[in-house]
Amino acid sequence: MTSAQQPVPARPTSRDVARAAGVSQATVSLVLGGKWPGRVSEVTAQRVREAAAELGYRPNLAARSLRLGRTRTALLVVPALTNEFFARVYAGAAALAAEHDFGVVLYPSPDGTGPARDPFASARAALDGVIASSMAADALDALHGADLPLVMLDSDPSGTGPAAHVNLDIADGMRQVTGHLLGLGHRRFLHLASAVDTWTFAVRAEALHDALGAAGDATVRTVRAPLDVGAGREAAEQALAVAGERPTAIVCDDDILAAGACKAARRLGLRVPDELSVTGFDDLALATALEPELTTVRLPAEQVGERGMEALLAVLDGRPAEQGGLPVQLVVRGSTAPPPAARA
Amino acid sequence: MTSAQQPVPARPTSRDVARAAGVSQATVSLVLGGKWPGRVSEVTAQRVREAAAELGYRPNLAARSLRLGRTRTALLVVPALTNEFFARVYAGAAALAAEHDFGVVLYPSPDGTGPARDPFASARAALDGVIASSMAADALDALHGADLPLVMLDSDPSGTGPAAHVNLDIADGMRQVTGHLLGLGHRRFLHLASAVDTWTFAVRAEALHDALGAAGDATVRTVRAPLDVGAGREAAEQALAVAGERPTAIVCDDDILAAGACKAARRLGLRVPDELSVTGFDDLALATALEPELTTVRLPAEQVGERGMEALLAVLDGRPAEQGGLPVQLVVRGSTAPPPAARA
DNA sequence: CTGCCGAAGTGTTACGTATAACGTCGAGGT
DNA sequence: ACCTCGACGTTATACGTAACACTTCGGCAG
Repeated sequence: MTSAQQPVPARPTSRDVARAAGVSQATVSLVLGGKWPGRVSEVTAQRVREAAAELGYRPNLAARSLRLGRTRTALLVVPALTNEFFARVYAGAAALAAEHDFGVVLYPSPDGTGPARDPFASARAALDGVIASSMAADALDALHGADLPLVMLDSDPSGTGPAAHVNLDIADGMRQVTGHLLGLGHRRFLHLASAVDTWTFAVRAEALHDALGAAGDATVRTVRAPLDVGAGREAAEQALAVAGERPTAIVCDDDILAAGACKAARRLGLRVPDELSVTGFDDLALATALEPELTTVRLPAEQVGERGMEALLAVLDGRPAEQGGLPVQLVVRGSTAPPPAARA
Repeated sequence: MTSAQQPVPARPTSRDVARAAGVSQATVSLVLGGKWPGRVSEVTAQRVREAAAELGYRPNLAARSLRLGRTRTALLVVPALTNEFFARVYAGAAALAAEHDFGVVLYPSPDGTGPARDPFASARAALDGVIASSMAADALDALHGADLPLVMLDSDPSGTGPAAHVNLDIADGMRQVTGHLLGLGHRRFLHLASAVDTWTFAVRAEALHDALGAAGDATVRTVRAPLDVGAGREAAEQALAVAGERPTAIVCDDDILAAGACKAARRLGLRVPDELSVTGFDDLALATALEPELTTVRLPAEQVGERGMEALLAVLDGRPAEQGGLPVQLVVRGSTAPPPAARA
């Protein structure tokens, strides 16, 4: 069609659109940019838009980024996507980001194994900001060098480095769990805790001990395990096998550990919940897949992601980020019941 | 230190490095680019590298992309990351990508709910290629417009559109499952199938029917359900409740459905595996969290991601992509046993 | 008639990089 | 003495976009 024949149908540029619409490239930019309303007459704007649609014009993001120095891209740092909780956080963040024409790229923070990769290499462009959850120390350092806006998820809110925090009311969740179990009559507890030592797990432990301390006559023992069904089972099995007064309830830091606890109980011939109550945390799909279904604390994972992205967008706009923790809720299912003594 | 004081410590550019090293910007590019070995004397190269390290120079990806027209970024299209299988595929792809200085950005393909977003908007830069699994039809169309190298995961290999296919030997997996169950003595089967109608599930059904047909005296009924524990339970419960000869084994398209089948069995008072055998597919973490643990087919999810990325890199380099399916393996656990009749 | 103003576009520039094209200089062959 | 050639650098340019500064022009008050 055109006189100058191109062997490859290269992607049309804003200049091509301009030529087709009979205007200058600058005008195309003004129209398609969407800012500067009223800067171009409506009839011209229409012509430009039609030409753009006709050619299938798609702005070159690299060129735009280079020009603007901003990329509309955020980095989400998570320990592992195979953990459903973080997959849901990502989903929430990505969904809200898309609404604001933002992108989210992931940095699966090193789990100790494998080389710690460069967080920036993971992103394929410069970043506008970072949303980080349970960040590994080395990633923190690397990220600290470039002073990007940082939003922390579910981490110590007293830190002043991050521009904003999005927190869950973890302590309240744990209070609901202990309240539920104490109400059923339990007094001897086992805390199956996460082996990783981050803020969110420290809060669980503290809330648990505070609540049990207030009860006066309750006792608790703690064992730690990596967030893995097998490891959780092993730790729980060892703890339950020791002589002495056996706990009547196991409070777990996580549904995955709770699944391990249930397996441990079964191997020791203890029925859940009749002889042993088990509680989880997170309300993963796993919680309702198990039999009996887990009593656990529902965390609004998608909302965490959304709020994190919201906070980042606010910071980037110079607006104050919305404060306040997200509520969590105890979901009572079949894995908890009164202890044997109370039933007798 | 420097005479020209800058209010904001803007990121140093290659020109800044050049100035510091006393060479031209082009030389910096030559040295740091790594190509053109021997193009610059070693002593000069050293000086440049030191200056770059000193200033903390980090190339501007946007500028590079603009210049090269390539981004070293691939798009991974997956139905949902909350499905552990796809999270593992991503992990594998991202790990291999990182080794080759490539990035992976995700497009969670629309699940019907919510607006179908623009796959290209999801990526924040032009893409070099696409790796897609179980692609939604609309995403396929959008992606087809831009003729990017496309690698399909676990999909019909007879399609000629994609530049490469990475497939699992799903049929063999299903043959192993049926062989195992037939060997135990089962003859009446229920196939708890996925409600979504993609190639990978069609293969499961076909292999199952072929294998059972060869056995001669075996019967199978099929029910479909979305990939969700609750939906699986419901479908299985209804199927098991109908009058007539009850199946002795349920073959599920997926571990998640198998979890649902186990729940259905329990609600109907059927013990697994004594009165009902159940098999899954995928070998998710869920498989060993359940009690009894699931007999299932282990799929090398990470390898799928790796091979997909490998194939894409090959295609981009003009090399032929490695062919051949990935082997899968039956893992026999506690959810399968001889049928009641055979034990009597 | 003059001067000023707003509306509607256009010309131009810079963002940071990679590389093609072009010096420069000294060694070595004839 | 002249040309060639390789080694080592430099200059110049283009990638596609956004936006500043400028022009053009009709209208309108003084």
